[in-house]
Amino acid sequence: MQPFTRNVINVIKKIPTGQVMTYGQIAAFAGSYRAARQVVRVLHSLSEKESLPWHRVVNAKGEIALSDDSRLLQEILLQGEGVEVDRNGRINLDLYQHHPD
DNA sequence: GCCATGGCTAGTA
DNA sequence: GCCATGGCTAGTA
Repeated sequence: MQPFTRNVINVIKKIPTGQVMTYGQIAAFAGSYRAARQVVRVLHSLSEKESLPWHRVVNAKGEIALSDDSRLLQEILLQGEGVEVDRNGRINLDLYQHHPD
């Protein structure tokens, strides 16, 4: 496993319950601020294996980026942690975005 | 090495 | 347009 991938995993794992982070934000904390799409890849390939809180990752606008069933599941999981999701699948980042040190 | 992948995103029009 | 990975393929040795 490559260092960047490892970093991405670590950052995602540290997102607290009830908060979210952005793809690009995670990439930045992992050491490569433009590598948002790599974060997508990690989420795809390692969410299950690494038990990642994948549902706490949203796009830069605070929207759920998934579709259909997955989207609904993500919404339910977030709401279950007390995160408000409006009917457009949007989260208020001012309230719920996690900012690591 | 090359190339597809992928749930993106800053910044222009 | 950006870019790190994994998988696959030429093309050396």
